[in-house]
Amino acid sequence: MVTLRDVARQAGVSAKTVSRVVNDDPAVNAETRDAILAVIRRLDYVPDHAARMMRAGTSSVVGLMTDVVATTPYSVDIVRGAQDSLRRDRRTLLIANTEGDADLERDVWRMFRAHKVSGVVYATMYHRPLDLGDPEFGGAIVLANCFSPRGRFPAIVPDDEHGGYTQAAHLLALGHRRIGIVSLNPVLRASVLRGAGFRTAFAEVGVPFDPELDRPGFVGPIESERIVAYEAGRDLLSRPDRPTAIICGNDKIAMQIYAAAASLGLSIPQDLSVMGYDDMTVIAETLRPALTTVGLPYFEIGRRAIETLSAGTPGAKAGIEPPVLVPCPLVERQSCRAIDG
Amino acid sequence: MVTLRDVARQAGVSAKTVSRVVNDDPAVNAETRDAILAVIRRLDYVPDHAARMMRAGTSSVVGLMTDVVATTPYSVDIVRGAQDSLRRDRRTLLIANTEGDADLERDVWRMFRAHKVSGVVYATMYHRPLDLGDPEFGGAIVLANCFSPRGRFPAIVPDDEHGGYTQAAHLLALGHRRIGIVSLNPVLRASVLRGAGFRTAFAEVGVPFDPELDRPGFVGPIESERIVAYEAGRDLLSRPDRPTAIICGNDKIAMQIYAAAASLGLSIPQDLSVMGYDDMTVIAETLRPALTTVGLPYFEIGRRAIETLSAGTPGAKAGIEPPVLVPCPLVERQSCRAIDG
DNA sequence: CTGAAAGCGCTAACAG
DNA sequence: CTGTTAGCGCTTTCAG
Repeated sequence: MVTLRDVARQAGVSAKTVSRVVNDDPAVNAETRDAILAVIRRLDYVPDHAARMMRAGTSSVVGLMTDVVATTPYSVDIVRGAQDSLRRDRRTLLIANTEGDADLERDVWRMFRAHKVSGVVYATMYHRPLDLGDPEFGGAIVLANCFSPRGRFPAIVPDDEHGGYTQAAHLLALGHRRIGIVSLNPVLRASVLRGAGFRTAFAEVGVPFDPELDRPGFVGPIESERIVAYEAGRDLLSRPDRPTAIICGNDKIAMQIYAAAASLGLSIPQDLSVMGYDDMTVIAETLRPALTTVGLPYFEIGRRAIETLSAGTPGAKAGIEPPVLVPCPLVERQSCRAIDG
Repeated sequence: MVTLRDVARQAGVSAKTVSRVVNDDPAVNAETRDAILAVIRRLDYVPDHAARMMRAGTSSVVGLMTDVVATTPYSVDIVRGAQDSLRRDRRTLLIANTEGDADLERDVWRMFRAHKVSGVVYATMYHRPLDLGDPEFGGAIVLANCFSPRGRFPAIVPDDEHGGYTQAAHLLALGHRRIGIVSLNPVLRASVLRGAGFRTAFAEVGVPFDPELDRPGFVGPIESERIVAYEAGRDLLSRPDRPTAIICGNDKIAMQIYAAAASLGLSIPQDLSVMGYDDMTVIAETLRPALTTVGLPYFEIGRRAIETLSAGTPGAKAGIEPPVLVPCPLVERQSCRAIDG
């Protein structure tokens, strides 16, 4: 293994000077620097992270803890976003998955401590409140896709309320006035937030919100919820005054609405406009016509989490701090059309 | 920060003895051990990873390099599988995403070296050949979901050929004899492998393989391929001698076959059985009826990759080593039915 | 601008 | 079974 001293010897300088070059310390003569850089390249010297970390007392590694990943596959984009942001200053990600297990989680905190990670991002796969308790951890902590009840930690979450507003406003702008809703499981935070968004959009145009047209697409406890969007869709679409558009709580619901419409001989977007949520591309781009939907900005959430960490005040904050809301962008495809006056 | 010496002082022993306890060295008196353990717990001592690593010359961290993750969201299960296996001996995962960029990849190897990771898993998001070149890396390397041309590195890949066989054999066993195929992009390795599997299954039952019934579901270069499964499906299903079952190259194709069938007034599984591939649950469980499919064993691939690493011979192997094939399990849902005589 | 010495927290090697 | 000594590769003083 090539060490700092090897480089120093070859370059005919002291170890400290090489150290200065490696750390971009400006107080080094340009020629000396170039010579040393040449030796470093020639020997393919890579600074030992362990030794560095030992002296520095902190490492260039950031910890990422996730709960359960499998159910909402695209949420891993949080990880990609975090990496993207980290890469710029050559930091790296140590990741651990707790699968929701509290014992495991305690171990992970300990492990992060052992590695002296400079900060930790805790990412959940659903947008939800999270009580972290009091992790024995000195560095900064940022929550991604979740938030602590009393705002003890900085948090980055999707702006579900505005996302709901976006869904409704787009349809309203296209001239739709009878709009059905097949929503997420009502126990989800996203569900109530988006509901508020719908109402705002409806109110702005003076369209009354008709509870008759608002159905849950999922029922049951969240871990074992059942999708009933197909039935809800058929129900809505069988009414004499059937809606001309349906807002869906996610793209899976939209998928079943497509099936419900097909079963009734209705075609999209001619007879019915459909608006999804999540922008799960495997669904949205495969559906025919391709689904217009609102994206969940996971990548951006990951990126912002790291930035917040870097900017960050260490430890828990005393004051209440509202979560940072990241907008959910409209992704237009072919499932919504304007209706004539 | 609590150090080994703090514990030693409190327990009234030498640092080395504490070190022994921490490392499960049996050569310590039981009472001494218990006393030390108590102090460790009381002080919440966590061994410093950096210092350990420095002495040991290697760390308990394993590197995971991935190419592009976004397109096939479930492939992240490789990561979960790896973590699951690592957790048992309290090792951890340092992950880096190269986005297919060669410069970035070189940096990542360097970074892994700096961290003295004990081994590296290189995971790709499609099953494909991979030429690693000659990474400057001393530890063991295992390929997951990819394989090196001349078998230079141990590799763990899905058994696509057997998966294809499984798809066909299941339908054949249900009595189907006219079976359509809407396959993956023909340039994909998985595509040719599965084709071989179909043929074997057909041959076993004495059913001739009809090329007329075999259509690609995707066309164009792989980075910008277009899905044409809907058209292929309508085509197949409009024939006077239409197939009673269709084997799909993946669940997205199956999704479009459902739509094609619906557009022709055909219902699944009464008029048509459909068999998917991938077991993307967001699709397979949302389709009505739920899709019978063959799963891609990503989790298992990740797990096996770590195990191979742990068992592993370091560095590149001289001899040719065929990839380990992980079976793709049949996941039965409601889209296939037995046909009468 | 450059160098020498000291030491981070831990463990291998070698006593006792 | 337990302790002492030395040193891993680097960076932080503090002097030149």
